[in-house]
Amino acid sequence: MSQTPEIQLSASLEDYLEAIFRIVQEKPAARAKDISKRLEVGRSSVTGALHALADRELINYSPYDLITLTDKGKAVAADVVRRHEVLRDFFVRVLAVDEPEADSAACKMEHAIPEVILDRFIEFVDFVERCPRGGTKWIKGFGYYCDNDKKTGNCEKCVGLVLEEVRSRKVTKATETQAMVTLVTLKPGEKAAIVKISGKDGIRRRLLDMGATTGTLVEVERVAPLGDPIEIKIKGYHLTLRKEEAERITVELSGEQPIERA
Amino acid sequence: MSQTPEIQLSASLEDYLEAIFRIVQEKPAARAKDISKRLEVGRSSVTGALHALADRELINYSPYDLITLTDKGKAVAADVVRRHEVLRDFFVRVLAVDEPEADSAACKMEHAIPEVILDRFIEFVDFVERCPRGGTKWIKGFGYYCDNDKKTGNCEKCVGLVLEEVRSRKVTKATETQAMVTLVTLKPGEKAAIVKISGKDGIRRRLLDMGATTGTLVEVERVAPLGDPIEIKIKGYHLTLRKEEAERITVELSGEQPIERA
DNA sequence: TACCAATGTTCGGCACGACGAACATAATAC
DNA sequence: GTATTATGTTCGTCGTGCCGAACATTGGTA
Repeated sequence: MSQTPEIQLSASLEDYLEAIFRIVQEKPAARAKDISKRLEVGRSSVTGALHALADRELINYSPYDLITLTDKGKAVAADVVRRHEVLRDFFVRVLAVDEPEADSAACKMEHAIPEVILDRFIEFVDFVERCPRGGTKWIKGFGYYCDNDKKTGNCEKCVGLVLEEVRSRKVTKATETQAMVTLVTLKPGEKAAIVKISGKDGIRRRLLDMGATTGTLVEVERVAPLGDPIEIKIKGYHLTLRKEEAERITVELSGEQPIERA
Repeated sequence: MSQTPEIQLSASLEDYLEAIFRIVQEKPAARAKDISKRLEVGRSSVTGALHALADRELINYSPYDLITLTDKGKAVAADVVRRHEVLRDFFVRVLAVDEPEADSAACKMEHAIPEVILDRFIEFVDFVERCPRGGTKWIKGFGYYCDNDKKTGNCEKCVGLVLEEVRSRKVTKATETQAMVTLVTLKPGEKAAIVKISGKDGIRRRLLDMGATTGTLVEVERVAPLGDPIEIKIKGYHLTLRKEEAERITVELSGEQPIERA
């Protein structure tokens, strides 16, 4: 992971280091002028900071010389940048803040955020995008909520999305599905749409042969006590699958069906 | 909105002000010793800060005297505290961070967070709790995800929750079960959206000043034995209302509860 | 080559925020 | 009422980070 180097820098020095890091990514080497302009500080302040960073062996620097990062400096800078990006990412992707705003906020907060919280931010983005109840489409509902539904608090958009998803038995992108599971998860009586059948032959061959494609509905009819075998119905056919076979079939459960009351 | 007073304080002075605010909530008046202990700074540093705060007319202070907040000071302090609580709340309720950790993180970050982002944090908590695809139960899945599923990324717990809801057929449309009541009717833990605030000044003025409008979420936190006073949370603020005041606030019990199965 | 503009550095100064030591006041004990 | 202790204040100092002014270096150019 991001082994936070044991260096403890002031917020100000972190800013300088980050600035150098970013400049070096664009130009061959950083010059005091660039730093001064980027951070909007006087030239003399830059020199002072450079001394401080050089003392800590984070940059290669001697008067009038070009400025580059040492390995240690690169590591520390990368960590600062990482904090920045995690925050900006979270603001943009989860909180639906617009880019420039998110960036400037990240800039201010990156120096104050503890590692534990930072990790949670990362994990939360993961979670939202992986959770069957979340998904990228769901999180977009938040932007809509902020702009429109906040006053009523009804989250109309999401209700709409849910209904739409349930009604159109269509599976599109994996990230947009409601509940992606494998066939073994279903209980008798439940129906779901096929998303993917992994493997090359065997069960895949058989299903394709009988006309099953993405979106085809499968119904689980019976499951043996130990979950093996599983009897399913598909396209009018009754099939019995081994558990291992069922595991290779990913389906989307039309989970919110019950919401749809006429 | 939360009219951020035009005062621009340093992070350090905000800390002092917040400390005083909190001490005054517990004791009749603040003493330098308490502040010194709470913030872990020398006694002489406290005196310096007190002068700075007094210069800005945020506290009533003269040497050797007791320390109280001016009205202006109360407003600024409340804003700082509000930022703190919003952050802590978000960390605890959404990111599933434990209390002490969340509190210390909020302490560090409260000085750096821009208003725009803060609002989004508030709105996000609202959103999650109101959206038919979110809900308090769903967000609990995040804690589980962090502890268990992170490695596999499967979000097993949520798959389970979705299935359970689908099977119990308990999911209904969010807007179906709304009830118009006054604040006194709510029980601790319940949330509702403001419909109307009657009266002309007093509580109405206060609520409007802090940005409460139709649709703003109110949560009842605690109710004293005889129903008076009532502690509520609104827009990140914690407020204590007299019963008569609460009666003048009409709310609509929000519909996210139905998602939670009996 | 000699000069000039751009860039970099040094220096002194300022504001902030913290500290410890010494002094002042308040509170309590006797 | 005085002695003692707890608490509060003042003062000088330090470190950080910023600035502008003056000085130094560089690199291009006349």
